[in-house]
Amino acid sequence: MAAPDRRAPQDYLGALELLWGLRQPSSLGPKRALSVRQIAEVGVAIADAQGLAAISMQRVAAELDYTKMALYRYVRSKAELLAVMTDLAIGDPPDLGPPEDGWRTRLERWARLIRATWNRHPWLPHVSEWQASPGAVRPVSNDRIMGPNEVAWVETATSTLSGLGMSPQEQLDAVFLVSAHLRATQAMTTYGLLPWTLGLPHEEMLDRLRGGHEQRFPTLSRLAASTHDPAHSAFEFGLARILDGLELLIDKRMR
Amino acid sequence: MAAPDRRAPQDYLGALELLWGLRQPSSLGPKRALSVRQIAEVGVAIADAQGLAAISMQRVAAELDYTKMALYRYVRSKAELLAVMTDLAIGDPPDLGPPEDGWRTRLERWARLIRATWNRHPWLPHVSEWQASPGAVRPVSNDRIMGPNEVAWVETATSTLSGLGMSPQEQLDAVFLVSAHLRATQAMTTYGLLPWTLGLPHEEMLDRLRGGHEQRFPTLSRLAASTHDPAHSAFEFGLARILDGLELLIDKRMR
DNA sequence: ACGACACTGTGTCCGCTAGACACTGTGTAC
DNA sequence: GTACACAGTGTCTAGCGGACACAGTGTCGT
Repeated sequence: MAAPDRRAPQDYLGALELLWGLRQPSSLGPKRALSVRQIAEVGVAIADAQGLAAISMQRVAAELDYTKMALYRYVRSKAELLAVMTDLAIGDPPDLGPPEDGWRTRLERWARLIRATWNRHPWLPHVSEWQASPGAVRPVSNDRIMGPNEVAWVETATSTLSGLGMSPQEQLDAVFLVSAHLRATQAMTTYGLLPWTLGLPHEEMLDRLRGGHEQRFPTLSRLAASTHDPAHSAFEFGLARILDGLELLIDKRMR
Repeated sequence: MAAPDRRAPQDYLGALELLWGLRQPSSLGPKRALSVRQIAEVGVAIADAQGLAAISMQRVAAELDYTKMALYRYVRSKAELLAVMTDLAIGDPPDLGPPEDGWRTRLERWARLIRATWNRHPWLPHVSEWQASPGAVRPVSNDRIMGPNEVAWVETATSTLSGLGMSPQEQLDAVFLVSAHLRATQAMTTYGLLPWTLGLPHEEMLDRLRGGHEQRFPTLSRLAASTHDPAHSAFEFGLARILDGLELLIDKRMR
């Protein structure tokens, strides 16, 4: 079990062990100067300040005045470090208020609380994306391995939907639906950019393109002139539609 | 204009020029042996076969029997290459059938056609994610710069929603909503993994975790036993709810 | 015709990344 | 008190994106 060469068949098993506290530290040898927790905290601080791209083993180690390779005594790979950072940053699941408030209110609260958390740690929704790219054809995991905190958040969300005639599978699908929307609109909020424009930051470029493309893309061209806040709009619009759709289903099931 | 040191203020302007055909190739000097198109085609082939992680300037150049640096005569950065690859792989926008078929049918067709395209090029939805990570605090662009083909797809989608009492902004928000759901469920389809499990591929690990966590995560634990196809379920469930939500809005507006 | 010059593709280099491995020193268990 | 498991370090590799200098090539203006 603790045989060093008994490597996990997939990388993510390591992250699993770590996240769920299944890695037993030995009592032999010199005392450990650091802890996984401490390393992860530093990582979170760096990512908060400088973004996910600033996270490298070197950088994190330097912040702790240790060498890069020292971190590998605590964490088997960068992916593991990110997993722990993620669960740490997510933190404890929220209180959504009493069930009497109704599922819609509570689920919407959940959504806005996630949004708030992601505003504090804008890199959070991008962690899973990172994992997908450096890996091979099949990434380490599709979505990352979830730690206890993240699972607790999801559990909290699904609990708002129990007793409404939805199957557990449907409950999870619903939470996934909301969460995907949150993730998609988060980047817009963080960076304040249009999700889809003609891709035109420069007036000059805009004119040159618009000239030939107004008939080709009538709706989008008309839209380019609008002055709405796209991030706020997309988030609120989508959330309202999703909740409406869920309400329709629940009404049908409860009827 | 062509002064070499007049660098674009943001990197993405380069991609813009390239995608929209605003880069004028000079008539002087030796003939170009390659073309951006040709390079992008090779890139697409590699990404299709080996995933996005297999795309490196070195790899693409090797496939063409040229040196890595030669590609930089055609493309200013890897980000530009990916942008061109993306637009190439997306291809021409689809035919959604006559307007008489109704907005819901046509929009749903659009969604399934995107899904089909992404099944052919599973790396497509991950391109924007790639861009986010190696960049600085603020990525090259939130969503990537869109090429003509991608813009055309979006235009096609928004066109299904015109004349239904929705503002252009709302039309775009709606399309964004559908698209975000597609993107989120795509990875599940491609890799066939649960989006959210307890993160347990191994029975052994599952048991060890489940032991202590059944009361803590009742809904999810119950779910771990279910045998549904999570990818199909999440996609269909979410799409139905979104379209229901949109229908509700449209009904209200048209009443 | 011819030289100036803009351009293409190449080779070399840099700084960075994740991680493997061998090593020294340290602390505990027998 | 000694054997051994472990902690942290230094060195190394393979790979990445990309800057830059260079040699060869083709097209202009004269």
